[in-house]
Amino acid sequence: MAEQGRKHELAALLLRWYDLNARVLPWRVNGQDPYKVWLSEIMLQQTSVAAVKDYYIKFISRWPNVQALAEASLDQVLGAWAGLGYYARARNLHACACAVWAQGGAFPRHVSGLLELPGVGQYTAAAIAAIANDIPVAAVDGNVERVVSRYFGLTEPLPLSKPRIRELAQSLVPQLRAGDFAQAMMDLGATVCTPKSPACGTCPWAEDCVAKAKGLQSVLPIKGSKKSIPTRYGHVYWITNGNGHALVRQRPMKGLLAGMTEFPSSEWNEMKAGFSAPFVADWTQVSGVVEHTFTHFHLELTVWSTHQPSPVLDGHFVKFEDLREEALPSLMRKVATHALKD
DNA sequence: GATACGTGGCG
DNA sequence: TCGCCAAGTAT
Repeated sequence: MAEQGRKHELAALLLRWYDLNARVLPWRVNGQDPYKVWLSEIMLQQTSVAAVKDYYIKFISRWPNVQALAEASLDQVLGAWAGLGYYARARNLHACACAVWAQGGAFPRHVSGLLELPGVGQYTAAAIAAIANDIPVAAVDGNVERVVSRYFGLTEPLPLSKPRIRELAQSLVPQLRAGDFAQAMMDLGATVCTPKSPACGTCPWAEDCVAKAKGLQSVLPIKGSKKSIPTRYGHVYWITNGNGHALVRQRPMKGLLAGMTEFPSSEWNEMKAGFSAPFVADWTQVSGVVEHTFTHFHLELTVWSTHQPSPVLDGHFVKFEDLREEALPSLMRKVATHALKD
């Protein structure tokens, strides 16, 4: 039917564009090892290509296959992941490597099997199946949502439009080169059909794009307005032993920054609270504050410094120079930098 | 469906 | 400066 022919032509146009314009990325060089596809896809969840590149190279160099990663400790993986954010990914990454290795070391080939793995949801399962195994499934991420919304001129807001987007995206997937098609859709969204001021002049689909015809290319997809986020306040304790060591401890295994290393702190509340010492000592306030923004709240931390010869608060001392190897999230690196600058 | 969950970069 | 956002998942 004519409709099928048009979709077939769209896929061909996009693949032709991809052959000329594919981005050169570390996880695209030589082949499509499922381990590398999986690792890159987990890292890329809600994270920019620029932020991922160095982490990906570091991980592949240190753990070149699923066995190596499975045999690493969770602490090592969290330490290597530190700074990349969404740390549940790192915990699930390690759990997933262990599961795959326990099952013989091969990743499932199909979406259904991949979906059983920790940290692998609908998008990631489809992406791995398509890219690693050329299975003709649509991997619908934010890029694809944008491209499809615009090409078909979908004016229903996200996330209501997701089911329709999935249908349409799947209808475009070619039987051949499904992996290239998945990556081509994402490259198109990332480099041409961008969120703001898309480069329709270079788009292989511009001729039939409904959004472009209606002048809606910078408007679609429609998304709900963002809620404002609150600010929380707290005090963080920079405890040194007078010998170039600072006291750290591990955060609980659940919740924000789970399992990561931290400098002890008070509770973080929306109501500013005065400083109350966690133990009797000679405390000095470090001038200025540490500010950090999480997904759902801003944080403002006041840093208090003291000397203490032996470990307290369930923590242990780490040499200043060795803090870099700790699984310190970005917030806590800011705290260390702030405290050491004074 | 709504919410928790990080971070750095960009217009 | 600051809102927006980048290859989502788990609950």
